[in-house]
Amino acid sequence: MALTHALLAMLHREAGSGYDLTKRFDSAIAHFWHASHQQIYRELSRMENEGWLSHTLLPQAGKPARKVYQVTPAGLQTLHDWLHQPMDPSPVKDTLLLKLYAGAEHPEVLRQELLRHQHLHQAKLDEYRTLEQHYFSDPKRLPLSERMLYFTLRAGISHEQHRLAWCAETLASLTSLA
Amino acid sequence: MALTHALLAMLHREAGSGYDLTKRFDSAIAHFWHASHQQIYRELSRMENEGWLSHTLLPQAGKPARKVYQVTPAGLQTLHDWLHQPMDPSPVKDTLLLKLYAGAEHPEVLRQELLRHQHLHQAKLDEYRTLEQHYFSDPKRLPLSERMLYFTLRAGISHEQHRLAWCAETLASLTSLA
DNA sequence: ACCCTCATGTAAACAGTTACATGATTGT
DNA sequence: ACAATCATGTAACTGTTTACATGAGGGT
Repeated sequence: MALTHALLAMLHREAGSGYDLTKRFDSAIAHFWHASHQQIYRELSRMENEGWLSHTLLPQAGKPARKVYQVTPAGLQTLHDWLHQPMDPSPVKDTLLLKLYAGAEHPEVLRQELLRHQHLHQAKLDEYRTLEQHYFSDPKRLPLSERMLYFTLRAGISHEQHRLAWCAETLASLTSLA
Repeated sequence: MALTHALLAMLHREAGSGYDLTKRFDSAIAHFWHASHQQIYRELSRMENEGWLSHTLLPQAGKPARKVYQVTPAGLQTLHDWLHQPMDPSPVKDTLLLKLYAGAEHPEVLRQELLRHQHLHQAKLDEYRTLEQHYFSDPKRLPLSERMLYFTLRAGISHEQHRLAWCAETLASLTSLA
């Protein structure tokens, strides 16, 4: 149930509404987690029922009221317990590799798909590098919570780099076959 | 629904029972996909209902009969269609990075967890390298279907390497803080 | 005696996606 | 006029995990 803990962590950093959290998933931590607004709203109600969150309604003119959630002491305890539990590396599920496995009889299709992915990974890498320069150009002077975010971005950069290299290597092998 | 296509691909390579497929998930393609036997049995029935698979019962002395599935022409068509559809890179979900994001207030806990993961990734890398030497020491002489498997293993190796390097980098930063 | 492998499955809970639904404000 | 952003949610479906369930044979 890691979505629970992602939400607890986000709200512990800063209280916010379902809408705010949706945007944070799509920006600050998009490189290692995703959740849709439907999932988020559902999970927030569930967590409030468990007693891990409470909310305050902030009315706004012309818009639905913002339902701002914050973590209760019980929620903080839950987050803390989770943090102390050792966990296995997240299992990999990779559709592109599955395609390679499935498509040995159609190497040209695979080559096209690898090329597409190569470009997508290059775009992601560029994006992450821009973020790095923009927000983390002097990491040693950042507070710890920001340093941690920087480490996750470094993981994203490293991931895209290795993927790019692997795409190139695989394309070279595939092409030399034809 | 990529489990469907994973099973089609596996059975297209070689017919087998639910039990066989469970083992293949845990060996040949463990580095890029996983499925439990419960999922597999349920999905196989569903796929047979759809007309993508058929089965033959092979009775055995003292054991339940082996229910050996094979792909029908309709199933092959489904696999083929899927292969030709371009797909986005699989989204990442990484609990370790989530922990970093969540645990800025407990760097010592994170350090321990990073160390554990470093060792786990080293073990995986060693395992993959052994496989590489054993089965793929002369990749150019392998049939295409085996070459494809080799490419997926290369991706696994690359993944473990980059993770190891990232763990080391992050541990170094974290340690220099304390 | 106890655990592992072989071999099959069901049931319940949990997680994630897709589609539906509303309504004001701001920008092109 | 049309689309995007702000802001909330429900419902149905699909996918995944965990627990339960059975039973023979082989190894320590």
